[in-house]
Amino acid sequence: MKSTINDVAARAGVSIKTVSRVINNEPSVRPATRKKVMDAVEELHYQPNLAARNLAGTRSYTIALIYDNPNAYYVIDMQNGILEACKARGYELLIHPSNSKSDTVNDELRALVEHSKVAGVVLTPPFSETQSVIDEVRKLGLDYVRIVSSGAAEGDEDNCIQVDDAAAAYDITKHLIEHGHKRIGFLCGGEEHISTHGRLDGYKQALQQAGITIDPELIVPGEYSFDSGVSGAKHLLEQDNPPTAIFASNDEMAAGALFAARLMHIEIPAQLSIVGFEDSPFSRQTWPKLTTAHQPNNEIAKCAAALVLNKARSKSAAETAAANKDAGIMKKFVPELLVRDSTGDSPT
Amino acid sequence: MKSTINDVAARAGVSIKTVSRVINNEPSVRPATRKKVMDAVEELHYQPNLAARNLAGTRSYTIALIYDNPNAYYVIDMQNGILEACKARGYELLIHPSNSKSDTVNDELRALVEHSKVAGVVLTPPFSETQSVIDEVRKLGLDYVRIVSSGAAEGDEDNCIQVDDAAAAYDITKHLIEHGHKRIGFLCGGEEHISTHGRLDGYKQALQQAGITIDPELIVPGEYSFDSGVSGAKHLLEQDNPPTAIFASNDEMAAGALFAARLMHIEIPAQLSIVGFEDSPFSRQTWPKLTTAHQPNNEIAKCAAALVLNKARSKSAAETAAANKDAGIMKKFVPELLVRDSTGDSPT
DNA sequence: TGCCAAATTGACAGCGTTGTCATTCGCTTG
DNA sequence: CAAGCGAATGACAACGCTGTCAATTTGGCA
Repeated sequence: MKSTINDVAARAGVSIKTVSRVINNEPSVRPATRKKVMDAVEELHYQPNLAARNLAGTRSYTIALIYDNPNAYYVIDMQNGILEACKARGYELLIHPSNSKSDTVNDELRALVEHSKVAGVVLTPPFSETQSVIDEVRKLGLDYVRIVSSGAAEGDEDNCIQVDDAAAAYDITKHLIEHGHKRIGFLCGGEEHISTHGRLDGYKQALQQAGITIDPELIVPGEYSFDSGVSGAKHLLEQDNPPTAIFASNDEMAAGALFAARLMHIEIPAQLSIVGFEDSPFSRQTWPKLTTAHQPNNEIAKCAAALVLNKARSKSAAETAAANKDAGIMKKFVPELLVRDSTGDSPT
Repeated sequence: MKSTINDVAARAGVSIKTVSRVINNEPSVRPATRKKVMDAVEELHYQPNLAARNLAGTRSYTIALIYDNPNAYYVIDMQNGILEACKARGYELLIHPSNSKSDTVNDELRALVEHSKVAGVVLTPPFSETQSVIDEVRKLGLDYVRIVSSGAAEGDEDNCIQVDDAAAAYDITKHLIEHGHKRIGFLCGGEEHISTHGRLDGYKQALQQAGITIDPELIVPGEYSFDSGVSGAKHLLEQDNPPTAIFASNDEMAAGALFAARLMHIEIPAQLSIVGFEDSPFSRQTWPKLTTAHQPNNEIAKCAAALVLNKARSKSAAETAAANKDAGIMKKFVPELLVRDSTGDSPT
């Protein structure tokens, strides 16, 4: 039923090693021979067996995605993007949700290498921004790509896909300012996420540039969750001099803010503007639909995966660089402002 | 660095075959020997190499999850549940999103077997309810579990985890009836999903039992999406004699209904009650929070995975049955009514 | 004590690939 | 036309494990 490399070799009238050379795109195979083999592969619907490859070869054909993110949409987008890249090159993806609080990732990483012989990993926040994890990955000799907020790329740009949160947050804030808002509240995401700092920076920068004094009262700590959005917004709106707009660090928090406003009988966007960040599907399913910044997670993931795969299959850094150039892999993304219905002119 | 079965054998002073026996829990190993080996395993942190196992053995150590569901929360819940079961037994999970419209699943299934030597699959709707897919899986000799709406289990109960949509829908409808609602609209999910039929049946049954005539005008076709919920609800609410409650086939549709109501300045739940189904996280993030039926997807997935794994590792059906009994695997789930804020007394 | 069946253990051959290294081929060159 | 050299090809071991079957040990019983 299922054909092996032997079948192909027999059919093509060559040795199995030559077949191996062809399917791995190695040099030193005469074009005529290559064609013979490829024909045989075609006819037999031959597909190399992954287990055998992993076992025999020095390199492996599986990569892992490491994440700890309550946002299902984010995770799914990542998975699908990576899966696309993997499929195109015959790789397999192991998904690995982990717990960033529990400090077991490093052990899990090691197990992943020894047990499943993973070749590379895609790291998402917060792991991608945790030094001990990065160190471990390097120690294990894994190829890796970190999806990070721009600030966290430091001297490791080659291994990073950056999301420029500050630039996007700047745009968002500017959008609010242009609508006459002067008192703009900011709902922070979790401290441990670099992204929330980047977003805050962009917010501050836009205010400063517009000559608006930054009021610390308007910046409230929190985490990337609906509930945090509810309480943070309440906190802001109960102040003596409440803001006319709220910048929530992600869509979930923005949904929370919307909820709080609703509770307090505040009309959106007539009395209060609210913006989110990320363009989660549900930012389109709230009332009113959320103004937000579109973060192309699927695209980001695809690039990240392409990057690891290029590394995994190349021997030298130069070779990797060349492959990357060819593939047109983007390494920096700026989420784009998406104006919907939750923002409008300042009431004052 | 990484230890192999040889290292363990050397350390324990036995042959590798004996080590193999121990780690596979095979009989015919003297307790003393077993202990020696287990100690060595412990000391060396030995973990069998998956690629080698897959290559050498007749059975494999990976299963796949096949799905095509736009609901990220559903998918993530499934993945996590299965992953848990897999981890506990040293299995690996391959996720396989596919396209139910394109008819390529069967080929993909075959590739999964030949290429990655998958031992079993967990099928979710709509694949779990598509005969051609089930046939292919059987033909390939795969162990499988289908997660299905009760109606679709027919003579294949042993391979099914059932969700009793009808029973849950009955409960939901009854809840509405008890609040005095007599005209209850029903927003159907996609025709191709058995679940939507089950839910509709439960709805009808509850009405009949309460002596309420079923009005076909109140049953509107649609699909499991937000937009469908919006348009379906609009359609209902624009009728001359609009319903006082709407039963949406899932939470997303319910959110859409909420949105439509908002558009038409209808107060929820004062003027209109709305219920969803599934208890997606976002059913808690709408205003008002949705009354729905809690579907324990994570639990369902765990049971499904446990079921395939038991099959995969057992030789005989009897053995499988025994293993299942031990594990206390539940095979039928009834989503439970969860009353929140979107339902109330009928205004009339 | 001796014998035998059953229980326990081990030797060895794969599984389907890749890596290493030796061999052969096809040309160029003198 | 033969030598010589790099390119193309192949033989074979190895990867870490399981399956098969043979060898050894154990314990019960006469």
